[in-house]
Amino acid sequence: MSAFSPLDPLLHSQLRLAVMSLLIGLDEAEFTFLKGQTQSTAGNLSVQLDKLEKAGYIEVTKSFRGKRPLTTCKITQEGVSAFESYVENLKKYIE
Amino acid sequence: MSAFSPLDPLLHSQLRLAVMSLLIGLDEAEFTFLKGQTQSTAGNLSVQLDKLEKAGYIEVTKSFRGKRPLTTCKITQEGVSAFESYVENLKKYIE
DNA sequence: ATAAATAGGTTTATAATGTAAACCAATTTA
DNA sequence: TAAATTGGTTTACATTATAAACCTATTTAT
Repeated sequence: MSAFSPLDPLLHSQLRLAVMSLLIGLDEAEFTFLKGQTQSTAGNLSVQLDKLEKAGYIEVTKSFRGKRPLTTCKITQEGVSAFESYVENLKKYIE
Repeated sequence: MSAFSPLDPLLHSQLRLAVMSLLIGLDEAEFTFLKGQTQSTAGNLSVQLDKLEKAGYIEVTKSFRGKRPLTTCKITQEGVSAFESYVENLKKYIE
């Protein structure tokens, strides 16, 4: 009954989990905002966003604001589901 | 307020977390029991128990039952505290 | 006009981690 | 006495996380 379900390795990562946690509340967020909130380096964030995008958990849109590059992230429905499952599974470990 | 506190990397690992989760309820458990409950391989479990022991989160006692080796694990007070902090921190990510 | 600093990232190199496979010593069973 | 099982440990490998280095363009200072 209280077996330990496997934890999605893509979400069981501090930075990726923090990003997903933010996105699930905000729906959309900019790279620099995520960087600030998670206290991560740009390099690390860039890598982890790539992984989330390749997994289909987020969509990353590149555009410009004025003349500056602007990277915007949005969680997908698949991402929402994955996050919810992860949280459900995780609870068995910490209750 | 809802900043993301760092997650103790020793606990933010599926297998080690499962082990700690079991030990916090059971107080003491045998290697083979942990192996069965966590569905892990003996090699992986052995390595992860070492890490928890070196961190001071568990105590590992080696003895014999009859003629067979018997490895028993017990959570330490430090381990209990670490687990509780981890859970508190983690909640900020998943609420 | 040009140099230096800043913004907004990406790429790459390295270290740490997780895991399975191989191994070992002893015991039990065929 | 050979084969299988128990109860693990060690080692090798692949994956991951992270920081450092880098890149392109813009803005600011000289």
